[in-house]
Amino acid sequence: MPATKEDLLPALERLKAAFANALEAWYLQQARDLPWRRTQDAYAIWVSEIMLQQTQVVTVIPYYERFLTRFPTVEDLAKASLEEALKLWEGLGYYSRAKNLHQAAQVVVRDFGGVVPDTLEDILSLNGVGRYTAGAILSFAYGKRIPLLDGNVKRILARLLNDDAPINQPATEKKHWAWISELLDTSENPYVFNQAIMELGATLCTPKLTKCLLCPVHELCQAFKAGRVEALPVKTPAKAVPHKHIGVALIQNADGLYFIQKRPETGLLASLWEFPGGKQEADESLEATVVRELKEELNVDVNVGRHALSIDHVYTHLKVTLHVYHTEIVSPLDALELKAAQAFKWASLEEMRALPFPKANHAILRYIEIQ
DNA sequence: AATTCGGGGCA
DNA sequence: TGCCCAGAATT
Repeated sequence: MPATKEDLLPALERLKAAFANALEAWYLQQARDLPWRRTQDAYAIWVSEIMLQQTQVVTVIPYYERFLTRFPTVEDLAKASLEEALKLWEGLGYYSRAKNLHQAAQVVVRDFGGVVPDTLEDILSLNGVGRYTAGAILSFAYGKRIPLLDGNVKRILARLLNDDAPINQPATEKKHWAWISELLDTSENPYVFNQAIMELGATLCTPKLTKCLLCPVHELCQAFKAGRVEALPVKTPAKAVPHKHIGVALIQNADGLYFIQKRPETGLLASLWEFPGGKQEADESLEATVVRELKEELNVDVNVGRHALSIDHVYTHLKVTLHVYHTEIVSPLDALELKAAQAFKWASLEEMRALPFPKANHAILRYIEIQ
């Protein structure tokens, strides 16, 4: 039987005396050696926490190392161009993180004397820093006793208390903040507690194939006792993801350079470079899509030639197939007008390699390379 | 409260 | 394939 609202908190009261000690003792023996656990530099920890948002540890590590090698201090990042920061972020996704981090670094240099702030109010004022990230920086860099709620902790709480409340709903999240705060209160070392509970979620209390028999707190776990570990946490079902087809123009000028444009500052893949094109409409051929989109977005007339390649790609809320066609501009170039981009450029393959492109575009660059 | 932001790891 | 990941910002 799932816990009801009435006996949930009493269960927490019974657990909490033993939870932190068992968890922390386990962590001190089992902790992974992660780069951001070797530093107390608040800037480095900040960078790591931004990169780790919705991104697994193994994915982040090489990006973290490269980023801090190029930008060892917040001043180095603040001085750099957004484009260079984006190039180092290329492939990591959620590019507004890089934009917010870059902008916030300039704020830290200008308004905070180059020191990452150590108060909740100041650090929450930085772009891209929400309640979790603010707490993580204050806890890991400054040793403050602040609870952390991330995907790992939500999953652990749902199981620990055998709670069926959907973890992806704000009301549940609010409840979880209260619970994790109570648990943290019993810890003698908040830094270790916060590292340990996320370590547990990442290594043992995983979404599938949980390793309960290795878990330091499985005897306290209400879902383990009830045999419901694999059934938790509950999430409300996601809606279906639409599949769009994109017509893309590969345009080469007389000098052999390719037409690329820089996407808008907001929205999907913000400020990354791409080849021009757009979404296919109902009852429209892909060739007609390319003609229409380039007229709408660039005010040019084109002839669409042979198909070059097609690329399938999956985003969180979108599946796309890029259909790339060799294309020729047949109207005067001085009439070209940017309506859906920040900038455009005629670029060689070498130049394009130095610019940040979305992952789905990498296959187009490889195609050009082997032509 | 719901949606929009990428891309990879892993079964 | 589908789910999840050291979430934040917008609507």
